[in-house]
Amino acid sequence: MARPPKENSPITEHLAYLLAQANREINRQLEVRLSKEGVPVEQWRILKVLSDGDGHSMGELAEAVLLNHPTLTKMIDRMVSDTLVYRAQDPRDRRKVLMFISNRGESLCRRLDSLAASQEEHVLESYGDKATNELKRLLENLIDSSN
Amino acid sequence: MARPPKENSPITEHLAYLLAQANREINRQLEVRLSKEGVPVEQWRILKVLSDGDGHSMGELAEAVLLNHPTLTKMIDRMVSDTLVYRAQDPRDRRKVLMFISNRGESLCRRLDSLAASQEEHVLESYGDKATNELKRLLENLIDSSN
DNA sequence: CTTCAATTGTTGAATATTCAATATTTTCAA
DNA sequence: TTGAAAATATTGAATATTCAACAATTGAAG
Repeated sequence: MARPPKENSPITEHLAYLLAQANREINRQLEVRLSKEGVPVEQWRILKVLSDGDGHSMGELAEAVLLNHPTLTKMIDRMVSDTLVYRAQDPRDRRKVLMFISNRGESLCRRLDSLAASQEEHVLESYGDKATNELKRLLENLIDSSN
Repeated sequence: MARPPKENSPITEHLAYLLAQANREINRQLEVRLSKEGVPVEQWRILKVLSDGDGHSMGELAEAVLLNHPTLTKMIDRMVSDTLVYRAQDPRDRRKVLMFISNRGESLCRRLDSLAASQEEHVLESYGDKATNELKRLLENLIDSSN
Protein backbone atom coordinates (compact mmCIF):
# COMPACT_ATOMS: atom_id res chain seq x y z
CA MET A 1 0.00 0.00 0.00
CA ALA A 2 1.40 3.35 -1.08
CA ARG A 3 2.07 6.20 1.25
CA PRO A 4 -0.01 9.35 0.91
CA PRO A 5 1.21 11.18 -2.20
CA LYS A 6 2.46 14.37 -0.62
CA GLU A 7 4.16 14.38 2.74
CA ASN A 8 3.64 17.68 4.54
CA SER A 9 6.85 19.53 5.15
CA PRO A 10 8.04 19.55 8.76
CA ILE A 11 8.13 22.81 10.65
CA THR A 12 11.92 22.87 10.51
CA GLU A 13 11.78 23.52 6.78
CA HIS A 14 9.67 26.65 6.99
CA LEU A 15 11.45 29.95 6.52
CA ALA A 16 9.45 31.51 9.34
CA TYR A 17 10.65 28.82 11.72
CA LEU A 18 14.30 28.97 10.65
CA LEU A 19 14.28 32.74 11.13
CA ALA A 20 12.71 32.44 14.57
CA GLN A 21 15.24 29.81 15.60
CA ALA A 22 18.27 31.72 14.33
CA ASN A 23 16.99 34.93 15.82
CA ARG A 24 16.47 33.36 19.21
CA GLU A 25 19.92 31.81 19.26
CA ILE A 26 21.80 34.96 18.23
CA ASN A 27 19.69 37.10 20.52
CA ARG A 28 20.39 34.77 23.41
CA GLN A 29 24.13 35.05 22.82
CA LEU A 30 23.87 38.81 22.69
CA GLU A 31 21.80 38.96 25.88
CA VAL A 32 24.49 37.07 27.73
CA ARG A 33 27.10 39.66 26.75
CA LEU A 34 24.94 42.71 27.40
CA SER A 35 23.87 41.36 30.79
CA LYS A 36 27.36 42.29 31.96
CA GLU A 37 26.03 45.85 31.95
CA GLY A 38 22.54 44.77 33.00
CA VAL A 39 20.99 46.14 29.81
CA PRO A 40 18.34 44.45 27.66
CA VAL A 41 18.93 44.20 23.93
CA GLU A 42 16.14 46.69 23.20
CA GLN A 43 17.85 49.40 25.23
CA TRP A 44 21.06 48.89 23.34
CA ARG A 45 19.12 49.34 20.09
CA ILE A 46 17.57 52.54 21.39
CA LEU A 47 20.92 53.96 22.42
CA LYS A 48 22.42 53.03 19.04
CA VAL A 49 19.68 54.82 17.13
CA LEU A 50 19.94 57.92 19.30
CA SER A 51 23.74 57.90 18.99
CA ASP A 52 23.55 60.06 15.89
CA GLY A 53 22.76 62.96 18.18
CA ASP A 54 19.63 63.94 16.30
CA GLY A 55 16.26 64.00 17.98
CA HIS A 56 14.03 61.04 17.13
CA SER A 57 10.29 60.97 17.68
CA MET A 58 8.71 58.09 19.56
CA GLY A 59 7.05 56.76 16.44
CA GLU A 60 10.28 56.79 14.50
CA LEU A 61 12.10 55.10 17.37
CA ALA A 62 9.44 52.45 17.85
CA GLU A 63 9.73 51.47 14.22
CA ALA A 64 13.53 51.45 14.30
CA VAL A 65 13.90 49.35 17.44
CA LEU A 66 11.06 46.94 16.64
CA LEU A 67 8.85 47.78 19.61
CA ASN A 68 5.27 48.98 19.58
CA HIS A 69 4.41 52.37 20.98
CA PRO A 70 3.20 51.62 24.50
CA THR A 71 6.06 49.21 25.17
CA LEU A 72 8.55 51.79 24.00
CA THR A 73 6.98 54.53 26.13
CA LYS A 74 7.40 52.41 29.24
CA MET A 75 10.94 51.39 28.39
CA ILE A 76 11.87 55.02 27.74
CA ASP A 77 10.36 55.93 31.13
CA ARG A 78 12.88 53.58 32.75
CA MET A 79 15.76 54.90 30.69
CA VAL A 80 14.86 58.47 31.61
CA SER A 81 14.92 57.46 35.28
CA ASP A 82 18.38 56.03 34.67
CA THR A 83 19.33 59.29 32.92
CA LEU A 84 20.41 57.48 29.79
CA VAL A 85 18.11 59.49 27.53
CA TYR A 86 15.84 62.51 27.81
CA ARG A 87 12.69 63.88 26.22
CA ALA A 88 12.10 67.25 24.56
CA GLN A 89 9.07 68.60 22.80
CA ASP A 90 9.43 69.01 19.06
CA PRO A 91 9.18 72.77 18.40
CA ARG A 92 7.89 72.17 14.87
CA ASP A 93 5.10 69.79 15.85
CA ARG A 94 4.06 69.86 19.45
CA ARG A 95 2.35 66.48 19.28
CA LYS A 96 5.76 64.93 18.92
CA VAL A 97 8.32 64.14 21.55
CA LEU A 98 11.96 64.12 20.52
CA MET A 99 14.31 61.70 22.24
CA PHE A 100 17.98 62.42 22.84
CA ILE A 101 20.84 60.42 24.29
CA SER A 102 22.61 61.78 27.38
CA ASN A 103 26.33 61.77 28.12
CA ARG A 104 25.82 58.86 30.46
CA GLY A 105 23.91 57.09 27.69
CA GLU A 106 26.72 57.68 25.23
CA SER A 107 29.32 56.28 27.53
CA LEU A 108 27.20 53.21 28.28
CA CYS A 109 26.61 52.76 24.56
CA ARG A 110 30.33 52.63 23.88
CA ARG A 111 30.76 49.86 26.44
CA LEU A 112 27.79 47.98 24.97
CA ASP A 113 29.22 48.32 21.48
CA SER A 114 32.34 46.46 22.45
CA LEU A 115 30.31 43.72 24.11
CA ALA A 116 28.20 43.41 20.96
CA ALA A 117 31.35 43.39 18.84
CA SER A 118 32.67 40.41 20.77
CA GLN A 119 29.45 38.60 19.97
CA GLU A 120 29.77 39.32 16.27
CA GLU A 121 33.34 38.11 16.36
CA HIS A 122 32.20 34.89 17.93
CA VAL A 123 29.77 34.36 15.06
CA LEU A 124 32.47 35.15 12.51
CA GLU A 125 34.74 32.55 14.06
CA SER A 126 32.29 29.69 14.31
CA TYR A 127 30.28 30.45 11.19
CA GLY A 128 32.79 32.05 8.88
CA ASP A 129 33.35 35.41 7.30
CA LYS A 130 31.95 34.60 3.90
CA ALA A 131 28.77 32.94 5.13
CA THR A 132 28.10 35.78 7.56
CA ASN A 133 28.33 38.47 4.91
CA GLU A 134 26.26 36.47 2.47
CA LEU A 135 23.62 35.90 5.14
CA LYS A 136 23.49 39.60 5.96
CA ARG A 137 23.08 40.45 2.31
CA LEU A 138 20.23 38.01 1.87
CA LEU A 139 18.48 39.25 4.99
CA GLU A 140 18.70 42.84 3.81
CA ASN A 141 17.18 41.84 0.48
CA LEU A 142 14.39 39.92 2.18
CA ILE A 143 13.55 42.90 4.35
CA ASP A 144 13.58 45.21 1.33
CA SER A 145 11.38 42.89 -0.68
CA SER A 146 8.81 42.93 2.11
CA ASN A 147 8.09 46.66 1.84
CA MET B 1 39.93 68.67 10.53
CA ALA B 2 39.64 64.90 10.10
CA ARG B 3 36.69 62.87 11.16
CA PRO B 4 37.10 60.43 14.03
CA PRO B 5 39.15 57.49 12.75
CA LYS B 6 36.59 54.73 13.17
CA GLU B 7 32.92 55.32 12.66
CA ASN B 8 30.85 52.95 14.74
CA SER B 9 28.67 50.68 12.66
CA PRO B 10 24.97 51.52 12.75
CA ILE B 11 22.57 49.07 14.29
CA THR B 12 21.21 48.16 10.87
CA GLU B 13 24.48 46.42 10.01
CA HIS B 14 24.44 44.03 12.95
CA LEU B 15 23.48 40.45 12.24
CA ALA B 16 21.39 40.31 15.40
CA TYR B 17 19.35 43.29 14.23
CA LEU B 18 18.88 42.03 10.68
CA LEU B 19 17.66 38.70 12.02
CA ALA B 20 15.24 40.39 14.40
CA GLN B 21 13.89 42.60 11.65
CA ALA B 22 13.45 39.80 9.12
CA ASN B 23 11.93 37.55 11.75
CA ARG B 24 9.42 40.17 12.78
CA GLU B 25 8.37 40.89 9.22
CA ILE B 26 7.90 37.25 8.19
CA ASN B 27 6.21 36.43 11.46
CA ARG B 28 3.84 39.33 11.01
CA GLN B 29 2.86 38.11 7.56
CA LEU B 30 2.28 34.64 8.93
CA GLU B 31 0.19 35.95 11.84
CA VAL B 32 -2.11 37.70 9.42
CA ARG B 33 -2.79 34.45 7.57
CA LEU B 34 -3.20 32.28 10.67
CA SER B 35 -5.52 34.81 12.27
CA LYS B 36 -8.12 33.60 9.80
CA GLU B 37 -8.37 30.58 12.08
CA GLY B 38 -7.72 32.64 15.22
CA VAL B 39 -4.56 30.70 16.02
CA PRO B 40 -1.24 32.17 17.20
CA VAL B 41 1.94 31.09 15.43
CA GLU B 42 3.14 29.15 18.47
CA GLN B 43 0.06 26.93 18.42
CA TRP B 44 0.63 26.13 14.79
CA ARG B 45 4.18 25.11 15.65
CA ILE B 46 2.94 22.89 18.44
CA LEU B 47 0.41 21.20 16.19
CA LYS B 48 3.06 20.67 13.50
CA VAL B 49 5.45 19.01 15.90
CA LEU B 50 2.74 16.76 17.31
CA SER B 51 1.53 15.88 13.81
CA ASP B 52 3.94 12.96 13.66
CA GLY B 53 1.55 11.17 15.98
CA ASP B 54 4.24 10.32 18.49
CA GLY B 55 4.02 11.49 22.07
CA HIS B 56 6.29 14.42 22.89
CA SER B 57 7.27 15.45 26.39
CA MET B 58 6.82 19.04 27.51
CA GLY B 59 10.55 19.63 27.61
CA GLU B 60 11.03 18.33 24.11
CA LEU B 61 8.11 20.40 22.87
CA ALA B 62 9.28 23.55 24.59
CA GLU B 63 12.65 23.27 22.88
CA ALA B 64 11.10 22.52 19.49
CA VAL B 65 8.60 25.36 19.50
CA LEU B 66 10.93 27.94 21.04
CA LEU B 67 8.94 28.56 24.24
CA ASN B 68 10.11 28.17 27.80
CA HIS B 69 8.46 25.63 30.05
CA PRO B 70 5.94 27.69 32.01
CA THR B 71 4.74 29.53 28.93
CA LEU B 72 4.26 26.25 27.11
CA THR B 73 2.38 24.72 30.04
CA LYS B 74 -0.11 27.55 29.99
CA MET B 75 -0.53 27.51 26.24
CA ILE B 76 -1.08 23.75 26.31
CA ASP B 77 -3.72 24.29 29.00
CA ARG B 78 -5.64 26.45 26.55
CA MET B 79 -5.20 23.98 23.70
CA VAL B 80 -6.45 21.15 25.91
CA SER B 81 -9.53 23.24 26.70
CA ASP B 82 -10.02 23.64 22.96
CA THR B 83 -9.54 19.85 22.57
CA LEU B 84 -6.76 20.34 20.04
CA VAL B 85 -4.28 18.25 22.03
CA TYR B 86 -4.30 16.01 25.09
CA ARG B 87 -1.95 14.91 27.82
CA ALA B 88 -0.94 11.41 28.87
CA GLN B 89 1.53 10.26 31.43
CA ASP B 90 4.66 8.64 30.04
CA PRO B 91 4.53 5.01 31.19
CA ARG B 92 8.33 4.72 31.03
CA ASP B 93 9.08 7.79 33.11
CA ARG B 94 6.23 9.06 35.19
CA ARG B 95 7.79 12.47 35.68
CA LYS B 96 7.08 13.13 32.04
CA VAL B 97 3.88 14.15 30.34
CA LEU B 98 3.40 13.10 26.75
CA MET B 99 1.47 15.38 24.45
CA PHE B 100 -0.64 14.10 21.57
CA ILE B 101 -2.63 15.80 18.85
CA SER B 102 -6.39 15.14 18.66
CA ASN B 103 -8.48 14.60 15.55
CA ARG B 104 -9.75 18.14 15.84
CA GLY B 105 -6.14 19.31 16.13
CA GLU B 106 -5.16 17.39 13.01
CA SER B 107 -7.92 18.87 10.98
CA LEU B 108 -7.12 22.38 12.18
CA CYS B 109 -3.45 21.76 11.39
CA ARG B 110 -4.27 20.89 7.80
CA ARG B 111 -6.14 24.15 7.36
CA LEU B 112 -3.28 26.06 8.97
CA ASP B 113 -0.75 24.35 6.71
CA SER B 114 -2.43 25.72 3.64
CA LEU B 115 -2.54 29.20 5.13
CA ALA B 116 1.16 28.94 5.92
CA ALA B 117 1.85 27.63 2.45
CA SER B 118 0.25 30.71 0.94
CA GLN B 119 2.60 32.82 3.01
CA GLU B 120 5.65 30.91 1.79
CA GLU B 121 4.43 31.31 -1.77
CA HIS B 122 4.16 35.03 -1.25
CA VAL B 123 7.79 35.11 -0.15
CA LEU B 124 8.86 33.01 -3.11
CA GLU B 125 7.14 35.41 -5.47
CA SER B 126 8.47 38.65 -4.09
CA TYR B 127 11.90 37.42 -3.02
CA GLY B 128 12.66 34.69 -5.50
CA ASP B 129 13.14 30.96 -5.47
CA LYS B 130 16.91 30.96 -5.51
CA ALA B 131 17.39 33.53 -2.79
CA THR B 132 14.87 31.82 -0.54
CA ASN B 133 16.57 28.46 -0.74
CA GLU B 134 19.99 29.98 -0.27
CA LEU B 135 18.76 31.89 2.77
CA LYS B 136 17.26 28.76 4.28
CA ARG B 137 20.52 26.91 3.77
CA LEU B 138 22.55 29.65 5.44
CA LEU B 139 20.14 29.85 8.36
CA GLU B 140 20.35 26.11 8.91
CA ASN B 141 24.14 26.32 8.93
CA LEU B 142 24.10 29.22 11.36
CA ILE B 143 21.84 27.32 13.72
CA ASP B 144 24.04 24.23 13.47
CA SER B 145 27.21 26.22 14.10
CA SER B 146 25.67 27.61 17.28
CA ASN B 147 25.41 24.22 18.99
C1' DC C 1 -12.09 81.13 10.51
C1' DT C 2 -14.21 76.89 12.19
C1' DT C 3 -14.94 72.32 12.59
C1' DC C 4 -13.89 67.65 11.91
C1' DA C 5 -10.73 64.00 10.84
C1' DA C 6 -6.00 62.33 11.27
C1' DT C 7 -1.63 62.03 13.80
C1' DT C 8 1.10 61.44 17.91
C1' DG C 9 2.05 59.89 22.39
C1' DT C 10 0.54 58.22 26.95
C1' DT C 11 -2.29 55.69 30.28
C1' DG C 12 -4.81 51.89 32.63
C1' DA C 13 -6.89 47.50 32.38
C1' DA C 14 -6.48 43.00 30.48
C1' DT C 15 -3.44 39.58 29.03
C1' DA C 16 0.84 37.07 28.64
C1' DT C 17 5.45 35.90 30.07
C1' DT C 18 9.01 34.96 33.29
C1' DC C 19 11.25 33.82 37.62
C1' DA C 20 11.48 31.28 41.74
C1' DA C 21 9.52 27.86 44.49
C1' DT C 22 7.21 23.40 44.70
C1' DA C 23 5.85 18.49 43.97
C1' DT C 24 6.79 14.23 41.90
C1' DT C 25 9.62 10.74 40.02
C1' DT C 26 13.95 8.83 38.76
C1' DT C 27 18.92 7.99 39.21
C1' DC C 28 22.78 6.73 41.48
C1' DA C 29 26.16 6.38 45.05
C1' DA C 30 27.07 4.57 49.50
C1' DT D 1 18.06 -0.49 50.17
C1' DT D 2 18.22 4.05 51.37
C1' DG D 3 18.92 8.78 50.92
C1' DA D 4 20.52 12.64 48.37
C1' DA D 5 20.79 14.80 43.92
C1' DA D 6 18.98 15.46 39.31
C1' DA D 7 15.21 15.75 36.04
C1' DT D 8 10.52 16.98 34.84
C1' DA D 9 6.39 19.63 34.90
C1' DT D 10 3.36 22.90 37.17
C1' DT D 11 2.03 26.87 40.05
C1' DG D 12 1.72 31.62 41.82
C1' DA D 13 3.72 36.07 42.30
C1' DA D 14 6.23 39.58 39.93
C1' DT D 15 7.04 41.67 35.66
C1' DA D 16 6.24 42.95 30.93
C1' DT D 17 3.43 43.50 26.90
C1' DT D 18 -0.64 44.57 24.45
C1' DC D 19 -5.16 46.50 23.46
C1' DA D 20 -8.40 50.06 23.67
C1' DA D 21 -9.48 54.50 25.22
C1' DC D 22 -7.90 59.08 25.82
C1' DA D 23 -5.71 63.84 25.39
C1' DA D 24 -3.33 67.07 22.71
C1' DT D 25 -2.05 69.00 18.39
C1' DT D 26 -2.12 69.53 13.54
C1' DG D 27 -4.09 69.49 8.87
C1' DA D 28 -7.54 70.39 5.73
C1' DA D 29 -12.14 70.94 3.85
C1' DG D 30 -15.98 73.82 3.72
